[in-house]
Amino acid sequence: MKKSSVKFSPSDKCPVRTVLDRLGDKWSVLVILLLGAKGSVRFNHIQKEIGDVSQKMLTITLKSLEADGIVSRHVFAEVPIRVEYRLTERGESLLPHIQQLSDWAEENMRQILKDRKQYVA
Amino acid sequence: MKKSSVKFSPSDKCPVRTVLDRLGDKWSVLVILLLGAKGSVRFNHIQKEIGDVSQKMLTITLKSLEADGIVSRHVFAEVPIRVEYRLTERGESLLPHIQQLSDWAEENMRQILKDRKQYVA
DNA sequence: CTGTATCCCGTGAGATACTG
DNA sequence: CAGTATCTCACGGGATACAG
Repeated sequence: MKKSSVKFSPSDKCPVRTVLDRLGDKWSVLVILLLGAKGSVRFNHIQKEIGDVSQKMLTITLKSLEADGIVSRHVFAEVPIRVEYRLTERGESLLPHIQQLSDWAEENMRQILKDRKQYVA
Repeated sequence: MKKSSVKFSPSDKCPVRTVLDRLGDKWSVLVILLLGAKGSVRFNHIQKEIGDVSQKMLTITLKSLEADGIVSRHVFAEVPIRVEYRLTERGESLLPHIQQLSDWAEENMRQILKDRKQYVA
């Protein structure tokens, strides 16, 4: 079993970057966690739950995640229209890793914030 | 064992965001992976390995990570001066999660890029 | 309800030059 | 070698208004 290594060559498309650049935006991770927790959720509900994401950014975020095959979009031709989003299989396979990161964050946040304050450049 | 849940309340400092906002920048993750793989590395070497990070951004990245207690900085009063960086315990505890994400990325990148291309808005 | 279309601004980040 | 200091610019992302 080879050590999990990373290609750091300049223009070479480092896989970590390709994916993390997307996850690194302001909302993707939150959306994934939310869908992971709630299953199938409609647009409006996602926005309410996250609380401070604009319509524009939520649309963009969902489209990116959809383009990457991480969430799927389901339209119900009701009136008023209903659109629900859920994780794809790929999204589900990503979820646990995000969750672990989230858990780590939760455990360490308090101390990190403390350290951050005490740190003097 | 309670379900790993996330606080999505608006102004509430969501831990995921607090941490991921930092990790979400362009270079932090790569630095962590590099230090995780190589142990103690000097400034210049990090820059060479990553390949396309500017001095300015590498400095900022390292300082942020240091402020968060994820990497530590060691100065050797030689001439020319030598400065080495390594993961702290906290950094080490974060590393496996980043690595898993990285591995996931490596496994799924090819297909994601393909999907991304075929996706039509 | 679920988006799109603009306008606009702050900041992330590169290039370059300089210092201890 | 390991940074700092500016300058500059593009773009992420918010506010608002409009559309299907």
